[in-house]
Amino acid sequence: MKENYFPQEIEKKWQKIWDEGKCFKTPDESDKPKYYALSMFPYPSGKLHMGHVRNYTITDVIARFKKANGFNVLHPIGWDSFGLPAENAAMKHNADPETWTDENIAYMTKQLKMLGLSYDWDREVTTCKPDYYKWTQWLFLQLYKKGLVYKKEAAVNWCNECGTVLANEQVIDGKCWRCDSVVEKKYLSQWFIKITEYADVLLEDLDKLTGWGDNVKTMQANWIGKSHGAIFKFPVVDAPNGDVKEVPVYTTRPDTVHGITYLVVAPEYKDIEKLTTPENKQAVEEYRANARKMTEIERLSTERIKTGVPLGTHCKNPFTGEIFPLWTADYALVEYGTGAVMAVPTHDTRDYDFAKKYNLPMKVVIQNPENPSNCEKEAYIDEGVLINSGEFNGMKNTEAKKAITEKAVKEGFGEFKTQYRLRDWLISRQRYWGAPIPVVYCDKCGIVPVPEDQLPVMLPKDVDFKVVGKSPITTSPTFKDTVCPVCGGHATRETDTMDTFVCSSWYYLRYADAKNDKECFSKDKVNHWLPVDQYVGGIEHAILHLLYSRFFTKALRDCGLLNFDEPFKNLLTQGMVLKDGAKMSKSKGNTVDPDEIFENYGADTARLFILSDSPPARDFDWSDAGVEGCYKFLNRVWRLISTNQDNIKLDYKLNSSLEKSNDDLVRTVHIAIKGITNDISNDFQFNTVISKYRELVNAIYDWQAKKPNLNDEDKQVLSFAIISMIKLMSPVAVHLTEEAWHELGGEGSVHEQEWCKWDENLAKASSITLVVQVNGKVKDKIEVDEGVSDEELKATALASPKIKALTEGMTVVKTIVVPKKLVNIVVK
RNA sequence: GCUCCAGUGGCGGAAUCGGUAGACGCGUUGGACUUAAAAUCCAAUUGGGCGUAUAACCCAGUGCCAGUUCAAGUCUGGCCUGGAGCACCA
Repeated sequence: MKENYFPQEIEKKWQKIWDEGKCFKTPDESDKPKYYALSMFPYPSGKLHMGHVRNYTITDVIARFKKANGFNVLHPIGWDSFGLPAENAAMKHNADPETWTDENIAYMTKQLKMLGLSYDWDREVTTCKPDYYKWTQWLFLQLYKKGLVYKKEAAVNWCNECGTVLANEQVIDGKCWRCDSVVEKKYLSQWFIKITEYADVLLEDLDKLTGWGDNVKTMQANWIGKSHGAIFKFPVVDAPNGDVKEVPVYTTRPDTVHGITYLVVAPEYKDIEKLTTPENKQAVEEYRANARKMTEIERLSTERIKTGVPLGTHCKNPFTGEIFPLWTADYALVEYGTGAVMAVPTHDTRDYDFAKKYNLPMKVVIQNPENPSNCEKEAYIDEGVLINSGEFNGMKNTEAKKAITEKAVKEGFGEFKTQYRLRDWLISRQRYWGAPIPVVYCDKCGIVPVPEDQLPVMLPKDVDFKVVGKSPITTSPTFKDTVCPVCGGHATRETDTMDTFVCSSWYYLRYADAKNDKECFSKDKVNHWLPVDQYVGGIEHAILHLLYSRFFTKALRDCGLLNFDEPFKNLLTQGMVLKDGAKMSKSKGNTVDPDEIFENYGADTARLFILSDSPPARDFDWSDAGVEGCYKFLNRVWRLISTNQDNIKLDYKLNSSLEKSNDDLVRTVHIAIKGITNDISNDFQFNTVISKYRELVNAIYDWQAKKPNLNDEDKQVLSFAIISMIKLMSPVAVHLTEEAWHELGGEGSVHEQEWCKWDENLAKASSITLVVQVNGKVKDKIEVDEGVSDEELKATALASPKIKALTEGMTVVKTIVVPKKLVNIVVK
C-alpha cells in the first residue's frame, strides 16, 4: 500500500472495475427483502451541479447501507430529458435538440461515474427516447379511456417568452416558473388531465405518508385547498328578458347569509350579459374589456383597490326577502366556486373594502363580544353570536352554519358543498421537444385517439427550429397530415406535446422493468419493487412533481396497472447548497464545479464533505476550507491504514479478556458501530455519522500513541478497530475503503461485506461519570464503575467532600437518582 | 393575511426518554518539528469575575416573557425575529 493517498489514481481504477464488472446490477429475483432507493432524476442540462452531488450522494449512501444490511437494493438513474432548454439550445445553433441532449447525457454520465455512485446502469431510462415516450403516450391513452383526459376551451396561463401555455402549478407569483416573465391569460382549447377528480383522495392519503415531512404535506394540502361550505341560489327579480332565473353562489360563511347587501359576479361570468340592464350595458362591457387586458399579476394584487360596476339587476335573499343589487368586480374569480360571491361587508374584509368604496349598505349579523354594536372600522370575521338573523338569533355562528344550510336544503334553495382550490392539470405545450399527444383530428370523426399499435407517434425530424411565433413541430411537412384510424379519411395530427411533468410522473415505475418493449412495465415487477422506500430530492418539487406522481399512481391503480396507492413511502427533501449564504447560481457567480473538486481532491472527499456539515434536510453552506478539512481527514485515515498494513489481519481474533487500554478501544469501536448505525437508520443524520468517523479515527490514533511496540493482543485489537472503521466508512469513502480492503488482502469487494454488528454490553464505557447536582445545579463529577447500584451512587454522591461542604447544616429534602448517570440532592 | 419550519460560541453544527449545554469540524491563537515552507503533531478557544502565570473557584448563558418540574436547549402558554409555501379561493 502506498504511503500517500492518491485519490485520482485509485478512484479511476475502481470505477473502471465496478463499471466493467457491472458490480451494482440489481437482480429482480432474490431471497433478500427489497429496498428501493431513488433520487429525483436530473434534467440533462450540461453539467452536474453541487445540488446533484448532494442529492445523489445521500441516496447512494442509503443504498449502500441498506445493501450491507441484507437488502436487495434497487438504485437506478435516468434522464428527464424533454423540455425547453434543449429546444432553446437547438434554436440558437439550429441543431437538433436530441444531439444537444445526448451530448449532455454522455458528459453527465461520466460525471456520475466519477462520483462513484452505485447505479444499476442497465435500468437507465431516458424520457426523450421513443422506447420511453411510446409508453408515456400509451399511458395518456389509458387515462383518456378512463375519462381522465379532456380537451376544452379555457382561460389558460400563457408565457410569451416560452411561447407556450403553462399549468397552474408552473405559475409562481404570476410569473413563469422557468423564465420568470409575466404570464398572460389566453382563451385556448387545450388538453387537461382531470386531477381534480382525485382531489379528495390526494388530500386524505397525505395522512398515510408518515415518512414525509409535515412541510411538504402541508404545502400539498394548501394547494389542494379543501373547504366546506354551501351553495345558495338567489332568485333574480328583474333580469332584462327573464331567462336567467337564479344566481348560485358558493360560501364558507352560510352563517352570515342574513347580512348580504349585494352580490358580485366575475367579469367572465357566463350569464353576465343576460344579467345586465340596457342602461348599464356600456359600463359593464368596458369593465370586462379592461379586466381581460390586465395581467394576472395586476389583477391578483391584494394591494390593488377593488373596482367594480353595477349590473342594474337585483336578487332576492330567500332568507329575509330583502332585495339587493348585482355587481361585477374582478375580485370574484370565475374559476372558483360558482364564479359568483354573496357579499357580506360586515363579516368579510374584501366585501368590506368594496362596500366602503361604493357606499354599499352594511348589516351586522354576528356580534363581536368585545364591541357588540358595530363593524364601523373593519369587518368582524371571528366567531360570535347571531343577531338580525330572524329565527337564528342567539345561535353561535359555528352552529348556525349547519342550521342555516339545513334550512336552505329543506326549502330547496341551497345545498352543502365541498370545494377545492386545485384545478385540472393543463398538459398541452406548444413546443417541439416533448412527447407528442397521440390524437388526430378527423374532418368527419372529430377527435380520435391514435390506436395503441401505432405508437409511438414519433417526433418529426424535418422541422425548422428557427421558426418564430409557433411550435417548430408545425413546420414539419410530413407530420401533420395523416389518415383517420376510424374512417380512413383525411385527418391532422395534434401538434401540441405533453408537459414534461407527464413524463416524470411515472419514470420511477419504469425502473422496475426498464427494458420491457411489450408493456410500459410488468405488473408483477412494479408491484414487487414499488413503492419507493426512500425518495430523495429537492423541496422545489413539493407540489409539482410529487403531486402529479401521486395522482398518476392512483390513476394507474384505477386502470388496473398496479396495486399500490402511494408511490413514495419515505421522502427526504434535501436542503439547498449555498455558497456565502446564497444559493449557488451562475448569475451570482458563486458556483463550484464538481469536476474541479474531483480533480483536486477526489470524489471521496466531495462525498464526505457534502454530507459532513449539515443534516441533509437543511441548507448546506459550501466552504473551501471545509473541503480541505475533509481531504486532510481522508489522508489521516489513509496513513492510519498504510502505516499499519503489516499489523492488520483480516482474520483477527479478540480474547474475551483484554488489557485495559485494549478493552477501552474495543468499547470505542462498539460505541461507534452502534452510533453510526443508529444515526443512518434514524433520519439519515450523516453529519453526525461523519463526526463519529472522526471520533473513531482520533481514538485509534490516541491509542496508538501510547503503544510504541505492539504485542499480539494489540495487533488483534488494532485489526478489529481498523477493519471496522473501513467497513463503517465504506458507504461514504467508497474508493478509499475498496483500495484499503484489497491492499489488506480482502476478497471480493468491501461493498459486498456485511455491516458491522455491535455487542450491547461492549457499546458503553467501562466506567461512568456520575454527575452530582445540588438543587438541580451540577456541583461535582465522580468517576465510578459501570455496574454500581442506585444505592451506591447515592452514597458516593453524599460522601463527596464538595457536596458535604455545600450541604452542611441544611436539610436534605429529597434525593433523585437517575441510574448510571446522576444524583440530585434537594436541600433546604 | 393564512399555513409550515427554524432560532444554541467567531462559523457549520451536536446534545435517544426532560438529567454534564457547546460533541465533531472550520476558523483563530500559541507551541513542536523544519535552514525555511508545506505537510504533520500538541495545546487553548461561550462570556464575565480576571489586563501576570499556574491551579482552583464563582456567576451568567441555548431569540424574549411567563409556567410546569428535584431538574428545561428539550415540555406548556404568550410574544419577537428569520426562512419557505399559499394568497381577492368567498
